Amino acid sequence: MIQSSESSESLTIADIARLAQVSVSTVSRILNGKPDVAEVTRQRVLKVIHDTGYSPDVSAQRLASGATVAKSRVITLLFPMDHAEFTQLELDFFIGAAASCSKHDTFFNLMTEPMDADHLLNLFRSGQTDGVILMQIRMDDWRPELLTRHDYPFVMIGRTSDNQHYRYIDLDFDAAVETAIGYLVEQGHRRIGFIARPASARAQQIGPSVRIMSGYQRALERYRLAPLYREVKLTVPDVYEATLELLDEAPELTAIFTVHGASSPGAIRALRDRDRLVPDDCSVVALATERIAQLVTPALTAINFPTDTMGYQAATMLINALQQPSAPVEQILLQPRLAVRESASTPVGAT
Amino acid sequence: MIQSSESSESLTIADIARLAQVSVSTVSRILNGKPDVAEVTRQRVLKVIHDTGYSPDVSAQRLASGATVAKSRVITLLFPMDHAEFTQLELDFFIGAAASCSKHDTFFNLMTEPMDADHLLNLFRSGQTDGVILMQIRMDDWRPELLTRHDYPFVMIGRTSDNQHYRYIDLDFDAAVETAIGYLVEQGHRRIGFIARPASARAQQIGPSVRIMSGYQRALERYRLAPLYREVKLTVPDVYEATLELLDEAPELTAIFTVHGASSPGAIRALRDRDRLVPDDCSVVALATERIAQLVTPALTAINFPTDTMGYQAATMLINALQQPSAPVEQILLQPRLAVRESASTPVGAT
DNA sequence: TTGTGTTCCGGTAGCGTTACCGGTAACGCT
DNA sequence: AGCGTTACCGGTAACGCTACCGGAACACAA
Repeated sequence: MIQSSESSESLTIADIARLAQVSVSTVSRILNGKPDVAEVTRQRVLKVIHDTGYSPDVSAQRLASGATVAKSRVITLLFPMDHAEFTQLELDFFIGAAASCSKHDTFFNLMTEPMDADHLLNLFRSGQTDGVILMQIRMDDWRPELLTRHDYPFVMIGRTSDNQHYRYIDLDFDAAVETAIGYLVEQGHRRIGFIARPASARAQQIGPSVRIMSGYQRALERYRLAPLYREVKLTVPDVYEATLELLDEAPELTAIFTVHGASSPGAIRALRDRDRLVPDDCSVVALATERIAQLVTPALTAINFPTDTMGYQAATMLINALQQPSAPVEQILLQPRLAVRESASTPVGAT
Repeated sequence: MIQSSESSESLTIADIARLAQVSVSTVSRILNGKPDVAEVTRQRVLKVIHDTGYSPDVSAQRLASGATVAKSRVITLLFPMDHAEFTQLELDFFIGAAASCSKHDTFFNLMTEPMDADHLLNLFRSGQTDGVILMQIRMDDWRPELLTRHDYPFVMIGRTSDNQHYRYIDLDFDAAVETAIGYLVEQGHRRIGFIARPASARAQQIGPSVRIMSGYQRALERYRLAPLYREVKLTVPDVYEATLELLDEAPELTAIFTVHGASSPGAIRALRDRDRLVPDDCSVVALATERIAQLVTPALTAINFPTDTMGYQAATMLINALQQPSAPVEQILLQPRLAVRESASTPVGAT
């Protein structure tokens, strides 16, 4: 690129046309990869474009092309940060989604403000975004229905209770809980403490919160275990307290399953303060990203929560849907996968 | 808002004008908060806007208003993810920046693809962004100069070696290292292992890598310590290895300072495998975000790396700069602050 | 009366692009 | 020669909005 470093003033398609001795139409055709243009002309124009460092104005493009066929797309990830205590977990979703967008030549937008229906619709109506990724999905979430009615593209990370027609990617939380507890039972544990997400979240019908508890119910029945759990805010101090409570309620417990890796140090510290070493005197299994699982000492035996992959796939699904709106609705429900690390073992005195 | 739920077809300013019995100009004036419009008219039009759920097309706005005075701004955070091993650290920058944008009614964009000069300029030329936040700044970074020459607004998280005229926010890494080592010396440690960022990063003149080593040099001189360090990739296994090497080289060491909280479990595990408990037999001090410091067991005594705040402030600086381009150039160099937690103590046998 | 503001509002020319229509030249075929 | 057909290209009306100009209506003073 020849730096005509003073020419900072913005070029238009007309300038290029003039310099290349062709019409604007021709330049536009070339820009959009239309046929109907001689190879020699194309080359000449492309050279001018390259030499001048011209780059078409996206606003004008979007306006002229009816904002639907635009070349450069933008998708928005909606992550309401209202209920404060969010964690690294979410962050990895962002990274994954951003990576997919970069790869697919799409702008990636992140909005953290909670949104009402008007705001959400305005996002589309004003042409600010071509599609959204919804997070924090509730069982009875109103957003998918609204967006569908207006024919605005979206995908969910999570799913509603009735999700026949929506694109989504989600982890099978019911199964995850069953798998984790099943693993502990298999190791010989019979008295297992369970630390779940706050009851308030469940009351609000947040998908994972609801499904985690239903999975727990199923696990209890299947393995004929007595319930022993706490629903708490997933912070280190809260989990610490909850663990102490569980130990008081059932001093004989030999294992703990917590649904949140990043607050599991709370459990581990509580156990340590009660003179129980992990994993020798008490096993700990979590639901956690690999990153977090590695970070905790001892490294967590955990159901893998592949957040970055999920973010990547969600964005990819959305981008595909934008390109071929008629494409079939993809739905991905990830099955849980347990990674054995250091924090769990067979209970003392087991066969 | 009255849901005329079928009217999904996009409204224009002309529709509003017609419905409100005024001219397009008047609607535009109201939309942009210009004076020169009677209160009663304003109310009437606003009611129509509200009832119909109209929302102006940003593309058209940007196009018409010369893309400079646009109402809704968009800023882009450039974080090249090329050199793979990035960590939670960066993520918190994103969150902070996104939060600031949400608060300031600005679109927050995240791009993870590395960029050459052309791409960077096109971002502005095509009207896709109004300003950028640069990360991964090198001592001799070419980007600030380029953007300045073209008069495109930006701020850096980090700083170059010569940064007189650029907006930036950065942590004083030299001072951070001196502070950490000073603290350990104060506690009575004399033989201190140091784990720094990879030599390759320093060779590439990445700011923090360079400054961290210069800070280390200064600390050695000031406290008359013998050098004892490793420059390694900041992953748990690499840090583990590095720690073992340090222990081999200087079995008498009583403390380790590592510049990266998220890989510090590597050090802690290496010490444990050599039968040294933290902090009793060996102290560990790190440079880490609060979040990470809390996550590691034992909780890390660490120089605080306030990444989310830095991201927030960077975005805020940029937004301000967009609003008042003439405003003085802000430069923020954060001084290190040590937070004492559990991972460091006085060495055995100290006075 | 005329002049001088003020306050409010409408008309319209762009902004940079694309979509569409139509035109010209060259070529091939009957 | 005459008539399609194809390959290429130019002209221009949108797209939805803002900026600017100018005009109507009214008030008030000289």
